[in-house]
Amino acid sequence: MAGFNFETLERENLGETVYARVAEALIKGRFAPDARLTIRELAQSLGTSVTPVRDAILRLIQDEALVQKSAREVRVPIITLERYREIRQIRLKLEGLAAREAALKAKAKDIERLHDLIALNERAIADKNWAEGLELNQTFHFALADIGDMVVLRGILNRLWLQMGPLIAESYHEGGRAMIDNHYAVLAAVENKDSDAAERAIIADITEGGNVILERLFSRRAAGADQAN
Amino acid sequence: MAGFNFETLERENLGETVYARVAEALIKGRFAPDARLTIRELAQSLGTSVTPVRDAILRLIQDEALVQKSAREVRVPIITLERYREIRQIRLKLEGLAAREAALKAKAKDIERLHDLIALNERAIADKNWAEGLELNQTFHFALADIGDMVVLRGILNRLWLQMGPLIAESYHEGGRAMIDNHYAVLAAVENKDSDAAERAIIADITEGGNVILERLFSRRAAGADQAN
DNA sequence: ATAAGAAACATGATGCATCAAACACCGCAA
DNA sequence: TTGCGGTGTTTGATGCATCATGTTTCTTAT
Repeated sequence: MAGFNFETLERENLGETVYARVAEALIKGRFAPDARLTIRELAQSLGTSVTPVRDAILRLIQDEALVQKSAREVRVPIITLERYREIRQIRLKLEGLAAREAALKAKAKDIERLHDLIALNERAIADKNWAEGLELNQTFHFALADIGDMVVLRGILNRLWLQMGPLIAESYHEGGRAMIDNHYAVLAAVENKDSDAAERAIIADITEGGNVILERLFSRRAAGADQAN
Repeated sequence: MAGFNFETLERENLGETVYARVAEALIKGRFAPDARLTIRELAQSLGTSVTPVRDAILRLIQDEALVQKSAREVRVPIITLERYREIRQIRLKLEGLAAREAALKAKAKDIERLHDLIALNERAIADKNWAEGLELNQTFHFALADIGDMVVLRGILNRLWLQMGPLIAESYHEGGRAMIDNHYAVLAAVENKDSDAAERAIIADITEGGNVILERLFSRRAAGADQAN
């Protein structure tokens, strides 16, 4: 075979590295919502000049994982209740689609991978290792898009997760078993090549897990109803 | 009311300007697929330094509206048949959702706007003004997300359109009435606040319009089956 | 066809101009 | 005297241009 088509060939840039590190920090919830980021400060803490940081910030703003409050103010966005609701609606459609495709296309090794991810996640939860659990949960959701061979969908999901990152990170441990219980149903459906069941299961997973986050957003709104503009 | 919350406050940058111009060129199909772009050349033709162009290109790569073939090679992507199929699947779900919401939330002025868009598009087609028709068609699809008040979905749609731009541009005029006929059904459904009908209509629109593009992709594949790598 | 040299390009660093927000200072009124 | 509002200055951060460097790619000659 002449040429293998790499979907995203990762180039080794400083800008790429900075992007990856900041993105990871966002997903892991290591930046508080509304925290202000300055290019110079980040550059100093990473030991580079401003240029690669500038590149990374620009890309994250494009992802809507960061927002420009004003000309010289970049902040971690505060996700509103309405925005989270919309993201959840979108996820239900997209991940439902991914789950359907995954159920149709899954090979034996794919099923094994899903199985392993659940097992690892189960262990992380038992150990109260929330950071690990958070990451495994994300990997599981992405895996469906991977198995379904949907690269565009995978990209969209990546961005959505980047936006939800800070929010999910602070709620994940409250979810308890609701964050993983439905994964078993997803796995079973994929194993049976049952598209309908797979979609139903992933929808249940997103819905139930999301309720924890919605409650948090409700209480936040109730608490700071009209103090902030 | 204290503060009005602008969703996207547009800052007046050179980088922003360059982004907008290149993005428009992509959507209008003014760059051929596989065309190579160099930062320096663009900078010269726009009369700026490389910095703003660099910023714009970086953002467009993030959108997957441009691709990095190798370290120093940025090209307009060639959309494969599989990729277009996936994008269409995604659009069916997302725009279906947008149409449902639009049907629920549309005000009188929104319906009037849709009506006007169709009328203008009808005229553009009659005049064989394909560029105008192309833009109005896009505006109509975006309008449903706007009316449905789905800002996240709107952003995703924007990016998808940016990716499909070159492809749609070269096929639009082949679509003939198929590109607009279903818009009437969408309008009627929104007017009747009938979510189900609105979703069905937009799905029909995307599907039928997409068939023209799929045919083109099929013939392209058949023609250049194994000449390119 | 291959290899070596030359041209070209992107990346990353740095410097400068600009611009906005914070802050302190000052005057004025209660 | 104290509190408040307005004004001018200062600080700090970004946008853009330019420069240096290393790599890639095109060209040309064998």
